[in-house]
Amino acid sequence: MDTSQPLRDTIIESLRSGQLRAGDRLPTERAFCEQYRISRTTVRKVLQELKERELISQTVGSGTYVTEHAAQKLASMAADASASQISPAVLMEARLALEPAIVEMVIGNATAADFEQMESCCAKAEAAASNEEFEVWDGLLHERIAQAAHNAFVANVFALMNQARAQGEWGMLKKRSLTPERRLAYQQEHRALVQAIKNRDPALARERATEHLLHVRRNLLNY
Amino acid sequence: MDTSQPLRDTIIESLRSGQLRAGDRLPTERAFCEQYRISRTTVRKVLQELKERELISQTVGSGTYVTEHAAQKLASMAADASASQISPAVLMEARLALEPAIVEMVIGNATAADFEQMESCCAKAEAAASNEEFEVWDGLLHERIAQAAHNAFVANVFALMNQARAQGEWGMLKKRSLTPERRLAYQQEHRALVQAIKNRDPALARERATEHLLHVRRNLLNY
DNA sequence: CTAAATTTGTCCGTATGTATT
DNA sequence: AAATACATACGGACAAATTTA
Repeated sequence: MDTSQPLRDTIIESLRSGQLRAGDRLPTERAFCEQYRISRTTVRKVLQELKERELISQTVGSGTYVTEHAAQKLASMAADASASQISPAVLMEARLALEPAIVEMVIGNATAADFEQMESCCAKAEAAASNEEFEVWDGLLHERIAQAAHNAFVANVFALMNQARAQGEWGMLKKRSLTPERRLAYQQEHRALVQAIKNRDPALARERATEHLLHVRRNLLNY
Repeated sequence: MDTSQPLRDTIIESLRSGQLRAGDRLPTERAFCEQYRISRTTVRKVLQELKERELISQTVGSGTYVTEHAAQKLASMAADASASQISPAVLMEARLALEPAIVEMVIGNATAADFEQMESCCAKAEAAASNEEFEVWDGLLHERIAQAAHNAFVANVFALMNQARAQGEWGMLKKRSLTPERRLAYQQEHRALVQAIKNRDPALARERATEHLLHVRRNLLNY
């Protein structure tokens, strides 16, 4: 059995209920040992975990304290837990809102090298022998476009999208919805989008990105 | 002194030089104890670290093994170390691109309860006695707006923004740039933005969000 | 200002449980 | 079935930093 669980649970619960607030000092490690009848090794294991989660901090000679942003961290924990499960419908709604904005940003920041990579992705997607291979280059094209924004934050947002896409029903949905006709249409839409970006035409690029995503959503979710 | 350092260094160096390759089995914990004249607790502490970094894996009854992607993980360590820092300029550029899009999405999804919370944030920000307090409600208002999109992915994006904002020069920059006149202007811009969202006027809401962010950026970065 | 007490940081040796070989 | 090897836990000791008397 895990003898560390009671201590861990009690501390977390105290933080959640507000019995322990930012700046408060926790009992000493040895006090926890006696109170919970566990070894100091076990106590320190628990405190180590909480310290890594930035819920507490420890100072030699002084004691163990609740960090200033403990409540916030704890709140964002719950959010993160439910975060990785994002439905295709929710993700597509967000992509429809955000990607056209990213495309407009790309127009301001993209270089010739970026365009080359985009067109290379288009070409390789068109030459793909299988649907699996096509999807690889499809995904890579969208990634190249996002990277062409040359903005670290946008790159993080795109990584989030990939994460949501990788873990879930998305793969199955996409596989089932990709017919030869649709693939051909996607290829044309990709080319048209890249061309609009290359021409530095914000309005047209936005429109083509939106239309492509609407098309993908319609095929994926039937609306 | 840290008696765990020699063992840690030796293993890392062996991984880096290729003496230890993917799938290779490491000596047993007790063998390390004897070889380095350290306790098993210390050995386990080192192996625990490497396990968390996904460089090795351990199996009960079998042994300790080098993971398949150990070399790759080790290589990307150095890169990641300098990666996660996003400058205020980069963050503001991304916010300018993404937040107006989010605002437009909010118009389609926000409820009466959302509007109440937004206006409550505005009121509390206006009533704030100190700049610190004002910033709390300022941040909370932007959070409420993002939450009103009622989209889990957008919520994640906003959490990313908070993370980038919390860790860095942002706090100092903001504190230094917030004068009484500017604070008053922000309050009016907030009210105007919320009103536009409430009126479900996409174009106006976008414009006001953009103007507010441009204003913040100008004050923050002087351009 | 000094010295003692307190508290975390690190390390050690041992014992028992559990899964694999 | 026995040996091997990791998983978990305990209690003790000393060092280092801080607080207190």
